[in-house]
Amino acid sequence: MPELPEVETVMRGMRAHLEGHTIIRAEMHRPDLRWPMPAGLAARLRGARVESFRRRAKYILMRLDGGDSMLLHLGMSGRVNLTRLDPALPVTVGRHEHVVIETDEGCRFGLVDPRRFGAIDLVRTTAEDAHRLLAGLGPEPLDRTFTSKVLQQALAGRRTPLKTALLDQRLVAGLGNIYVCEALYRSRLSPVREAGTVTPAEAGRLVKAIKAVLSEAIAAGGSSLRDYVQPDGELGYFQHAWRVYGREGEPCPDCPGEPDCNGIQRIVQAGRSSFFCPILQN
DNA sequence: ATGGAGACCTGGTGGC
DNA sequence: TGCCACCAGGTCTCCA
Repeated sequence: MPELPEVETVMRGMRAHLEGHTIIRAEMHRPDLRWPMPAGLAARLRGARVESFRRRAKYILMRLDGGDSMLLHLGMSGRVNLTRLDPALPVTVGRHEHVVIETDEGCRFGLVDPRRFGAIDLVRTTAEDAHRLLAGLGPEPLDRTFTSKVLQQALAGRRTPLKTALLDQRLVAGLGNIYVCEALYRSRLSPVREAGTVTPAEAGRLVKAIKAVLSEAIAAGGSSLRDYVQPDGELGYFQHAWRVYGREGEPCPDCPGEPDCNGIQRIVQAGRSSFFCPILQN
């Protein structure tokens, strides 16, 4: 479900309501998600104070006192349910709510993940980036260090389609299918372009488009965050106006009146749908 | 080393 | 209403 902006939004929501608080209850309703839950997870969480949060690519790191971090990935269908406990109401565990945490201040966190492609692990806070899931990740796209030069070097020599390359988390970390489609459209680059042929000028456009698309989506998620903590307040994908994603057959928004434009096309690359305008994107 | 296909899971949608 | 095929925001593992 979530790409970088959604994960950032979820992380901020968790930070706003869990940071500085002590976990008084922790329950696992399954022994595993994608992999088995780490041994002793519930016991480690119970009584722990939540010190801080961090996002790396699509991973959330919740730092606990005592030096451990809980690593969380939402997979394809992961959502977070943050609610305020009401003593007058019975607490029910939702379908697919695999992990539940409660704080001393009556905030209830539920991790919902029907497909269970998500993951949870424990890692020493001082060694977060050495975790096997984080160790190989490329640069953060919103980081100042992610420049056109960095991107072009990452793409250099790659014969794979540009779309596929941008989904490779080792080249740039956090992009998913939706925002890659959107960034390619904005930068007028074709998803079928051989990655290694991208010029410096094109890499510059692409970096700019990636940062813009992600920043706007985070801003939109941020605005949807206000007052989300209420019964059944779910954190996941927010409403967002995508220009090409999921719009096969619709008119290209930037080709009005162009006689050769047949609208947004959908193709499959590496098993994933790509949406683009063949007239505009080269 | 690189790139592609299959695998892991459940749920929603649309066609017949 | 029921059944079935197909689709979905990710990424790991295996194979050529």
